[in-house]
Amino acid sequence: MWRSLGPLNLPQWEETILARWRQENTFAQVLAKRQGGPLFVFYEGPPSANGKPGLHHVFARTLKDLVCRYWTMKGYYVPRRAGWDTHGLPVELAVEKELGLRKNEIGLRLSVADFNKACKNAVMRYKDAWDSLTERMGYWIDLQNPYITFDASYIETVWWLLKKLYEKGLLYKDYTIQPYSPAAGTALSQHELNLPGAYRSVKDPSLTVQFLSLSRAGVYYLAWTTTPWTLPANAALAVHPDLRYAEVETFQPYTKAPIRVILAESALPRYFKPEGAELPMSPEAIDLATFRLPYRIRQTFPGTALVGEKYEPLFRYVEPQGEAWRIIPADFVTTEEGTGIVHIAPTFGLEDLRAARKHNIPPILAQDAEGHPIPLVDKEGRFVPQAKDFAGRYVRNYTDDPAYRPVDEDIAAHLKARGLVFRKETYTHNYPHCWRTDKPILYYPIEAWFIRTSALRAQLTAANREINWYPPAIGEGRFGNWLENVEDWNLSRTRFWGIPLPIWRTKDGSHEICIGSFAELHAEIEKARQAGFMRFNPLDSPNFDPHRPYVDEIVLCAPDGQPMYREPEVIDVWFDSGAMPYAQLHYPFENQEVFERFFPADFIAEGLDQTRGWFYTLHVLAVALFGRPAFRRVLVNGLVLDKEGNKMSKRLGNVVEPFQLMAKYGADATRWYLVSNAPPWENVRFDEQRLAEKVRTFFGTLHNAYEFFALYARIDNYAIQPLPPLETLPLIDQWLLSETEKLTQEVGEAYEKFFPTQAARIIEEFVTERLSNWYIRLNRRRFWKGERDADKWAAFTVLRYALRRVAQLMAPIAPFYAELLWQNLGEEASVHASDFPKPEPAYRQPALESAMDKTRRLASLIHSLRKRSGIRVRQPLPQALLPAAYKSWLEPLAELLLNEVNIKSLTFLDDHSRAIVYELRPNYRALGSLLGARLPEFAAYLKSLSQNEILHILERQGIEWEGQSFSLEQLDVRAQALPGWLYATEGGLTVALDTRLTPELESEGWARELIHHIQLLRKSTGLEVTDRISLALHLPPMYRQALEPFAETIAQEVLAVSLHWLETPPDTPAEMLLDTIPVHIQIQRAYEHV
RNA sequence: GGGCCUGUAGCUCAGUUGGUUAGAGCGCGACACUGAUAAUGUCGAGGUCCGUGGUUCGACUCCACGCAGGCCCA
Repeated sequence: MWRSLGPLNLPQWEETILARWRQENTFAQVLAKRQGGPLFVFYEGPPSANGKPGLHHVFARTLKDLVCRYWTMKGYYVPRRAGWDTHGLPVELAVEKELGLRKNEIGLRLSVADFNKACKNAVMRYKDAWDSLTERMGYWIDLQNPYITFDASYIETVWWLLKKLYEKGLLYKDYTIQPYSPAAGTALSQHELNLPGAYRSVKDPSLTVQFLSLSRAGVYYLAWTTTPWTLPANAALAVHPDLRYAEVETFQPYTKAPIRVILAESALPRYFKPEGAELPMSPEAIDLATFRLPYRIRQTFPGTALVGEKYEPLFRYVEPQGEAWRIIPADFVTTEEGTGIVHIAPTFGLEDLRAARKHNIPPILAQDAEGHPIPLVDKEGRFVPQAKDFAGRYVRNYTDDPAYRPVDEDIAAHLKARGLVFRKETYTHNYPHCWRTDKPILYYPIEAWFIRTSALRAQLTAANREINWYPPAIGEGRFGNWLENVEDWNLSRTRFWGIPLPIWRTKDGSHEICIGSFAELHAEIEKARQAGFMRFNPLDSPNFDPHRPYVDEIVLCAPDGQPMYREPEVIDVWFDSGAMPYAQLHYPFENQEVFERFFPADFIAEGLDQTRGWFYTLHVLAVALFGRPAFRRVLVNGLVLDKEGNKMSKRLGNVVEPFQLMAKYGADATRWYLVSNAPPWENVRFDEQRLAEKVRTFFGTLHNAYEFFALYARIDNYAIQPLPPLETLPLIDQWLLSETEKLTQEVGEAYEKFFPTQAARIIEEFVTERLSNWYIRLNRRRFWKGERDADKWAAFTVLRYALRRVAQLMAPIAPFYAELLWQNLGEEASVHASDFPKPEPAYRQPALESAMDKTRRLASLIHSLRKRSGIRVRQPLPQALLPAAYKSWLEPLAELLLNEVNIKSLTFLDDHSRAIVYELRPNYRALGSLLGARLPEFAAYLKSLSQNEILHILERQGIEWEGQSFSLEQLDVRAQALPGWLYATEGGLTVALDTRLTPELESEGWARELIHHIQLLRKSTGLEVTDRISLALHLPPMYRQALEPFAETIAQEVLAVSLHWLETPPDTPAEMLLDTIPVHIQIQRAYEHV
């Protein structure tokens, strides 16, 4: 019992506790204990195990763990099941790199089956590292039975979900503009565009071209483009409705013909030098070298005036299926570059496509040999035959043709010849390139499957209001705004390692089927067998793998007898993780009742970067399919940055290795640091020094407190006792109990509102300030004094009570040390199985708390006065003087204060003693609304009052001013000073010190000084603290006389069984007491104390 | 370019519906204690509360416009 653990060594102790938890299966036991309790549903966002876990994972997992531990202690049943995210591009790219493959070689050099096999092996590569991180950091979650997104049962549920969406008309096929590499023949992901080096500075011709208005005779709209090759696909022009536009009379710079043009007013200076307005309106005034043109502004008008106007296209290679070549409004139009009129080519720009769809502008499409609509540029990057002037020309040099001539130049020349180029320049900008072929990418229409999330905006937003976000700003701001502007979700990925789209189509697109279960697929295959498309049914095999390429081999039969082939794409991995609430249970094929109870989640927690990731996909699927949110509360955590505020990355080499950290400082220290440093949603700047500091200041102090307790509990063989009745305890004990309950109350509230940072901080404050620095320090004597009386047992009992409580309160954040402390304080079971303590209101004494608080501040003030006066603490002083008003709260604690600051008595000064100067100020808070602008006047009046007047006011408990009366509550009364004494004031507290020393006081000071020296000697002689000594002293007669009355005290303090005053000084050199008094001290061990 | 977040002492952070003396810890400097001692305590120095305007009797706090950093999206 009460064994010493030695100096703080968290890593070692944690290993011991882990071993115990493992051996006793503590996690399972704790869960089992709560099984009958109310359910608290937690969803684990599945990580991907194809990379090593980092410190940011420790952060996120600490938050998850502590919330789950807290609710468990609160009596809830909180099952926690791990999961793995297994599909997706990062896995594929890693495998490609490893095998030295390119995407377009998959299926050729290596079969899709082998490639996917490699992916499946790769994805769990670091599972062991993840598992050991999880265990080592104390994250309690069921790792034995995780859900895995590549499992067939998981995929079957995803198919079921997709079919549901399909049936609701929320799943559709369309094209969208995506980055595309003609040389590689493949679309590129956003990720590939973000690869370093993808964006390169390139020079392109930039053209300002003229579109002849059909609504205003003889007027041209000026539009600017850096991709002239997209001009044949122009379908509309966009203006900003709120910008002002100007119609300008000027000359065609190249043909010199007088023309009128329209452009944004704020773009004018870019095209017209100011002096042009003064030049004569004649062609001679044109200076092409400096682009100087004479011009006159004819009229200005808002962009809205232009909307709907029509114009003559530059090229008319094909006839659009609808009303193209109109002016539409668009918010993205700016005048920072160009003319404020934007050329819209819906087939070659995503923003263009969106704007065009919004205003029913048809894309400019040709037809291929089979009559299918195609853009004017084919998949190799060449103009189609219909674009007669440029047919077959590559829009960029995709074939490394040394004789390649940029088609942009020819288009420019062509238009220039027709008098439609207003200006031609060279433009340098960053443009993305394909990382495989080094060629510029094309933004190109690609067919894809979408979820019609835009149709769900209202429901998504409404459901979001039911979610409690921590912090709320993310739910309202970042997430809310995202939902309000949500675009349709592009589900398709033209990849291999993912959940295959369960949609089969005929070649002509006339029939399609979306499969929602393996049974359904089995039945469809049976039909196909009858039609002769399939020879056997792969679903007859129990090991059917619903991945590519096996599903690709399945051909189904349309009602009209046509074969149907699977749409070749796999789905976005984010869908996988968003499907987790259903798929982890293989719902609805199994576990229907379980699902009802486990949906929605009470709590999830992930990083801020999941706003558009997991948080979003969970939400979309739940709202689309079940009409309600998938989670009730979400705690968002920020990033873990290095101490300079940079993101941790392998490239910068500033990644912190969590295993090393935990081995060096311990998981608890790491967890505590991450939680207490800043609120979870702020970014953490990780600084190892601060972590080390946290170990010292918090864990070190707490552990010292335990060791202190254990040391004396061991010596005295303390046996656990219930708390004695409150009224029998000394005030300091009552105070600690009151503070303990207050702490319990506040920590509980902090956990309750998902604010663990606050919980950690107030626990720290309690442990270091109240428990260690005040309670233990002031009560040390009670623990080591000789008598084993009730007072001593009370001290042990109260201290143990507080420590035990701290163990419980800190358990969610620092599960290891809490466990250690708990069990060393004599508890058998795990602290995590204990019930989270409820605050005991009967122990609360707010008046005592506040009195003690002020007493501590007074002690501080007195120390500072001593400091100023140069009188050391060992020298007793006669009295401290305080305002009489303090008497009521201070008197009960006077003894504590006097001991702490070594003062003999407190004197309370009556208001009329004239020892105190009062100052009156307005209570601004109370009077602000009442007096308003006259407040400063009133303040000045109060300042002008004499002490007599103030005393009078205090006596009358009020004041009259300008016909209004004010009570003392409306004033701020401050005892400002105690003139004539050494005084100090701070935070409304005032104290003065009487530093007049009497001979008796001085002697006592010497006595204490002497004790101090003897103690030093004991220590340097190597005596045990319990050894008794015989003591011999020699001092000059005058001092000896002064000290003789304290002989007993001295002997007692230094554990001397005898004190002998030497008449003559020994030969040894004298020590100097207070630098002036020569003293000889001889000590000898008398006997060993037992 | 857009949305959101952050900016307070050398560092990490508090600062409660706006209230007149802006706080803590660490670090730094000085001192004390020596029966928690590889501990502990006390004191001190240290601030243009990112900037500029505005609202108000009064702004770290509210508003506007900027600046810097971060995240996400273009």
